[in-house]
Amino acid sequence: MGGLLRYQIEAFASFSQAECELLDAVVRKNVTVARPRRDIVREGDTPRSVDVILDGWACRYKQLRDGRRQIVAFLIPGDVTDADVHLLRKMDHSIGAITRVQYAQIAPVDIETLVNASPQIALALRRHELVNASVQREWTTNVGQRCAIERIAHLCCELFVRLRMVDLTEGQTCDFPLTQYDLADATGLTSVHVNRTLQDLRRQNAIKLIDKKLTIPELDSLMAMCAFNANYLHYDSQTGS
Amino acid sequence: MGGLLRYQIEAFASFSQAECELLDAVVRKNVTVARPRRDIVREGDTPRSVDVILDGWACRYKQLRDGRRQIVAFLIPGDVTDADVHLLRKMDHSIGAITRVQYAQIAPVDIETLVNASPQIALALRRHELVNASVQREWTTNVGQRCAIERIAHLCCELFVRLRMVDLTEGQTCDFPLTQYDLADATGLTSVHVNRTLQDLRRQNAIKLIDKKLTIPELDSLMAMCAFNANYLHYDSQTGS
DNA sequence: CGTCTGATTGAACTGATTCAACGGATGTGG
DNA sequence: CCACATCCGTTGAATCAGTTCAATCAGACG
Repeated sequence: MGGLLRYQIEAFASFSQAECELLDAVVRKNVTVARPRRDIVREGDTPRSVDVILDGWACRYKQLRDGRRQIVAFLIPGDVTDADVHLLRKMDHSIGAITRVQYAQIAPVDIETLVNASPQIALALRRHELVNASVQREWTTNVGQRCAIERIAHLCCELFVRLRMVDLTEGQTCDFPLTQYDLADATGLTSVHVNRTLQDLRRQNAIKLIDKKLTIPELDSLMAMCAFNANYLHYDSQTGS
Repeated sequence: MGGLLRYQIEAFASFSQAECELLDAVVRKNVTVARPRRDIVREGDTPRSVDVILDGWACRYKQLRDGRRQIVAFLIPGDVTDADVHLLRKMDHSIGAITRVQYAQIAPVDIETLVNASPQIALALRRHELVNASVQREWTTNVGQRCAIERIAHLCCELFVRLRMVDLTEGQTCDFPLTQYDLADATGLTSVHVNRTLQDLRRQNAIKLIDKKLTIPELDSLMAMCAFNANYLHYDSQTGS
């Protein structure tokens, strides 16, 4: 934990001491807290800042008129909301806090400063966005092609692996503050069926999920169960230039 | 039709004569043709060029081990594959031709030249990518939340509207070279059910689909049927700076 | 012609939904 | 501190949207 945390984007380029400090300085400028289950940004809003999640979980979601909700991404510590959203006039989705969320609001101007000051930071931000796009494609595939148990297993694998990247796992365990409603909205299932599917996964000893903590006794076999292929997270584009 | 076509990205910033010519020059450098149903890029490949679709339809898709396939996006004339893919080591999905596809391969170096030479082109490319990301979120929502008839109606609306943006519609009609298998893979349904759902849409007079031509007699009512909200295509971020 | 791809149909089946109810935990206001 | 409401997880039973399997048909193509 350098300054406030290990940023997700550090995984996508190697930063010098000076770059880390620059990043920290910009992040520290304006740190905010959102209470659990509150919206951070709403669909239709004019984007004003780029947000970096420092602590807690949030999600991007889209809501249909009749109330149906699709969670299209989870944001965990270190995640950056699109570095250029302000190039579009209106948000096409909302961002909501799952837990209490501490996040930094960065003005577009400051992003520009960062990007101009450091090609490495610019590179890392671009890669982070490309990975976000890749993750979104995988999610489309997840809800489009996989059955219930595969969808949930896949989501567990993804979140565990992403949390591990930012050092937020302990052995085979990580935080997992999602309700079964959240899981339902993320996987395109009903909460009733999520409940039954989780029981199934537990019965198979594939996961433990107690008290908002997820444990995956054998990650490899959970991955095998849902044909999880980590390529889409693009680890291999790390730190090397 | 300026040079080879009206580029999709022209919708996202206004270009001077000089900028259009610059764009044309880079595009003309290396134009290739892919036969129908052939892959243009394969998952696992090292990205070597940015492609601009000049003519025909293509799709991005992901294939699972057991053969299940999810189409995650359709590419129509004017579309640009991610301008920075080369920042990642390996493609996480494939791009396949649906029809015969004419496309330009642009070397990363030439993209850099373009971007450096013209802030407007850079802006347009960034916006195009942000819109692609938005469309991907909408697709996740489409397969996650909507029923069969809504999914297909929504897809028809999206494609019609996007084609209209690049002047590829004639009145209420546009090309629609997709097979029912393609539609199935894009919507997460089986081709059998796509067939029945299309019949249903035709019976309701919501669409005509004959000979690879789609006609939407009343776009408004088709949009109403699936709660289509065009915001996610971000028209409003057009041409104005 | 035969072969192949894509569209169509029928009938049986099933994964997931819907509806409804219940219990435990947590929080809140009087 | 009790009474009440709310959120979240759980269960059962009936239902249904979409799948599966299998067969047929039309058009395109060498």
